[in-house]
Amino acid sequence: MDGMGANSRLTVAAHALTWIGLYQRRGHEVATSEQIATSVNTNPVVIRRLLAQLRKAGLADSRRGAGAGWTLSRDLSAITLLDVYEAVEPGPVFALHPAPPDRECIVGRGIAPVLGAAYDGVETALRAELARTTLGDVLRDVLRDA
Amino acid sequence: MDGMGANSRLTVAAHALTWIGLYQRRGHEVATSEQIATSVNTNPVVIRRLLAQLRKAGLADSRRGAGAGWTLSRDLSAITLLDVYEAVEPGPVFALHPAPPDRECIVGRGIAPVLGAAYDGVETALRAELARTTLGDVLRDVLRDA
DNA sequence: GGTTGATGTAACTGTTGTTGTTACGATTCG
DNA sequence: CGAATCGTAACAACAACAGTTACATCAACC
Repeated sequence: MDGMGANSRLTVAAHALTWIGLYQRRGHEVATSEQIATSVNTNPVVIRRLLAQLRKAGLADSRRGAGAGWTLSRDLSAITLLDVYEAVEPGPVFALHPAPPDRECIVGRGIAPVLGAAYDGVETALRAELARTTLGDVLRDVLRDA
Repeated sequence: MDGMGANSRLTVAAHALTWIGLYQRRGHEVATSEQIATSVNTNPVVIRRLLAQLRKAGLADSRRGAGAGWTLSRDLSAITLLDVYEAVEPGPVFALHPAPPDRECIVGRGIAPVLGAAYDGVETALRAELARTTLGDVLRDVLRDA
């Protein structure tokens, strides 16, 4: 299994959408969670859980019943890594104090808003960088380096 | 007694160093982990563990024995949030696949380096943003808003 | 040289998040 | 109706984190 500390949900979600995009480009109607799971090397339920979040964000759609599966809601070139990040990541990168600091102390009283402002700037920069890459770019680079 | 997903280690470490800086500016020699823990509202061992990492990074020093405690290795204005981040955060923000993807598949074979390059750009942007704020800035803003 | 007060660190607990897995109901095409 | 797939709950295994207790170690000071 695993053992790292960072989140791989953005990676798996981007991989799944990119796979669907290539599959559709090759003329197929829908992609199943099992096909995607084979490419990602994980369990189909993991894929379905992630794609459910992406559907909620308006990036993917699903059909049920026989001949069911997943489709993209938009072209790969209209989906940025920021879109995927926002759909899939629960919270901000940095958190403030686990327990409220001492309000009798100047630092304890005042540092949370100051650090929070700095963290806001970091999140803004991170989002701007993620917005620079579309899944169309990702697929193009994958095919170029193949 | 918590409940969030993100890391608060950067917050606690920055708080501790800022507290030491103000305490020294007021004429005291050393700060104890118990004093700092009171301001942060946590256990002294948590502070000692974090300060040990900061000492390893050359940001703080400690004395043992009677009259022991912690001092800054540099002025607050010479310590950026990036310095603290690097001292205290273990890994990158985003991880690649938990298990190696399918090498029979074009996407599975090629997407990891492409996403990795995008993640490198994100880390670079994140670091640049953290480097823009020093703990001197933090203390100045805390005192200004007091 | 012993007392004292703080660091250094190991060990353990409770909680949370993540990934993977099984199971099964719901849905829809043919 | 039957088959295939989604939708989702439930659970296990694992790691990370915060907090806590405990105790050895060290150095200043009387």
